[in-house]
Amino acid sequence: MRWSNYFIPTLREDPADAEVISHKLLLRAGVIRQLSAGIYSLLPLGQRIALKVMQILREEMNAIGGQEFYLPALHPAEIWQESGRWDAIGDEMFRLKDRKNTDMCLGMTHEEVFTAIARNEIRSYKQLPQVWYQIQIKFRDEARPKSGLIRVRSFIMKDAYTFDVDRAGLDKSFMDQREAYKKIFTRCGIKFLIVEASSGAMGGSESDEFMARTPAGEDLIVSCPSCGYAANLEKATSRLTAMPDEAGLPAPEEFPTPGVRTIEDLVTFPGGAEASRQIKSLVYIATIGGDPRPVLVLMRGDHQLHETKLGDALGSTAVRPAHPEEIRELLGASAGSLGGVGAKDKARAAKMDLRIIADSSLKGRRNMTTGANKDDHHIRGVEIERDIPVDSWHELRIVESGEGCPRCDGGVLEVFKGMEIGHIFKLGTKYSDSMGATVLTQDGKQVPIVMGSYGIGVERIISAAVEQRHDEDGIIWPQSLAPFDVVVTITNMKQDDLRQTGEKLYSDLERAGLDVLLDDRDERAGVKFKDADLIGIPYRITIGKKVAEGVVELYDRRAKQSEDVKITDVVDRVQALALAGS
RNA sequence: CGGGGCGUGGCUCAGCCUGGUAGAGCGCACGGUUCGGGACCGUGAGGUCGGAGGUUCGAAUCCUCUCGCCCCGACCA
Repeated sequence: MRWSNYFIPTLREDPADAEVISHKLLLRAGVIRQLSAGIYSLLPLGQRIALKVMQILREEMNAIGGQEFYLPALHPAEIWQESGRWDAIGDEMFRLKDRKNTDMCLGMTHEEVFTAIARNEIRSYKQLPQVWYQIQIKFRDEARPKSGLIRVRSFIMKDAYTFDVDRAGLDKSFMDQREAYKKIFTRCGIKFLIVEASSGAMGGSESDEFMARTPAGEDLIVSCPSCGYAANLEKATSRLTAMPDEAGLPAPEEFPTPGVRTIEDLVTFPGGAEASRQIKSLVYIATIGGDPRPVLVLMRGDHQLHETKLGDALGSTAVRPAHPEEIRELLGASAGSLGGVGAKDKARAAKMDLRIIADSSLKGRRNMTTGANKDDHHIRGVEIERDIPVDSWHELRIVESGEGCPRCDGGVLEVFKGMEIGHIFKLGTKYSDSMGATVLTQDGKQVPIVMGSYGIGVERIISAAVEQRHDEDGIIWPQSLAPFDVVVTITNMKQDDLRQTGEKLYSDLERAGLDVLLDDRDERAGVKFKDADLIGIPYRITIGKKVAEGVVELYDRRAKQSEDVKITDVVDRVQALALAGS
C-alpha cells in the first residue's frame, strides 16, 4: 500500500477519553475509532490486524479438526428459553422484537444455536466427535464498557464447541483446544498464563481461563512462581502456616467489651485478642433455590471474605450482606458483637433457620475470641469445633500475596492483574439435556451429547498485544499481527533517486510475498519516522542519502537500532527476518 | 445501578468563579523558505460553545431538566 492514499489517521496527542495504554495507542495509531460507549470501528489498519489474528485462529482450529461455520447473530428467543438462559441472563442480553412481536435477541454466545443444529442432525455416536467453530460478532450489553477494546458491547469472537459421546471424549476435546489455545497466544506474541476459573452461570464442571498479564486487566490472578500454580482470585486458595493455640478454657467465657465494634477495637482492648485469634462473624442473606436464607459466615479476624467464593460454596445465585435490622432481628445484637456460639439457638428463637459456614483456616482453632450476640460483650476461650455448630467448611477468604502456595512446598504466591483473552469450559450435558440433543450409543442407549465450549476475543488479543508490546513512541506489533511486515520510508520525495529506489524496493518486497507499506507522502523525514514508530511496523527501510553508495538503512522497531544494508541484499534480509520473527 | 469528572472549530485545551456576543496550539488550504526524529514565515477557511427550557436589556458563562462520553464501585454468558 502507498501511505499517501491509505487511510491512517494518526493523532499527535493522546485523546482525552482514553485512559489505558492500549486504548490511547490504538486511537493514536489510527487503528480504531469510537462510535459510542463500548462500540468501535476497525479502520483499515485495524481490519488488517484483525484479519491476521483470525487467520491464526483458523489455522489452529483447523489443525485440531475444527470445521468453520457462520451462524446468525440474530436469534429467536425460543432456543434461549429452551436452555433456560432467556430468564437466567439479565440485562446483559440485547433483546428486541420483530415485526410480528416475536421476542428475539442478539447473540452473546452460541451454545444454543450450535446445540440446536446438533440435536437436529446428529443421531449416532458414529457421527461424533465434532469440533465446530465460527468467527463472528457477539453482542453483550455490558453494564460498564471500558478501556478501549478491552470491555466492549460488540466484538468479534472465535467460539468453538465440541460434541462427544462421553466424558472421556470431552476430556480429549478439551485438551486439544487447550493446546491449540497455547499455540494461538504464543503465535500472537502474547505472554499469558492459564488459570483455574469459576464457571459461573455458563455451567459445567471445569474451566480454564487464559490470562494476559497487564495492569489494564480486570481480573486478579494468584500465581506461584515456583510450581506454576495459577488461579483466578475468585477460585484461588493458599496454604497458611498452622497457628499454635493454647488449650484455653474448658468452656467459653463471656466478658464485657464496652465500645468495641470492630476487629481492630478488640485488638487494642485490654484483655482482647490479636486479629488472627478472633473469629469474624458476618451475616449474609443468600438466595438458595430461589429463597433468601440467612447465613452466618465465620472468618479469621485478619482475613477478608470473597463473596463469589461464598456464593459458590452455598450454591447460591446471589449473596448480600444482611442489613443491620435483619441482623438484630436474627441474633439480637449489632454487627460489632456477633458470634457463632449460641447463634443457631438465637435464630431459632427468632423463628429463623440459620446456616453457619466457616472458612477452612478456622478448622481446629482453639482459645479464640468472638462476639457474644449481645451488644458490648464478647466471648473468649472459644474452641470452634467444640463450641460452634458449623454446618460446612470452605475456602472463603481472599488470598493475598505472600501467602504460601497450596500446591508446592516453599512457594510464595503473587497476586497481579490480568486480562481474560480466552476461556474454555467443559459444559458437560447442560445444553444437550435442556435442549434434547442426544445420540444412540453402540449398545443402543440414548445419551445426551457431552459438550465443551471455547472462546477467544479477537479485540482482546489486539489489546493485550498492545498492552504488552509498546514503548514511549508507540506500538510494537509482533510480526504475526503487524498490519504490514515492513515500511519503506522515502526520506525526501523531491529527490528522484530516493523515490526511484523506494519504488523499486516496494515492488521487489511485495513480489517477495511481504506486506509492504510505502511511505511516499510528501512529508519531512521526522514526521514519517514518528508515524512509523507509532503504528508499530516491525521493520523500516529508510531510503536516504546513502542510496548514492548503494546502501539503505534497516531499522528494527523493537530494538530501535538500524544498520546499513546494501540495496541488493535488503529484500532477502527482510524476508528472512519476517519469517523468523514473531 | 451508586459515586465522581467532562462536553467550546477535526484534535488537545483556555475562557465560565465575577454575564457584554468566542480564543490559543496542533491539524487543514494557499504562497514562500526548509528537508534524517512531529520545521519556519505569511495568508486563509472552519465553531447553533452537547440539547431543551428558564432568569436577564444581554447567557459559553447563572438556574432547571435532559442527552452523551470517561473514571471508580456494583455487575460481568
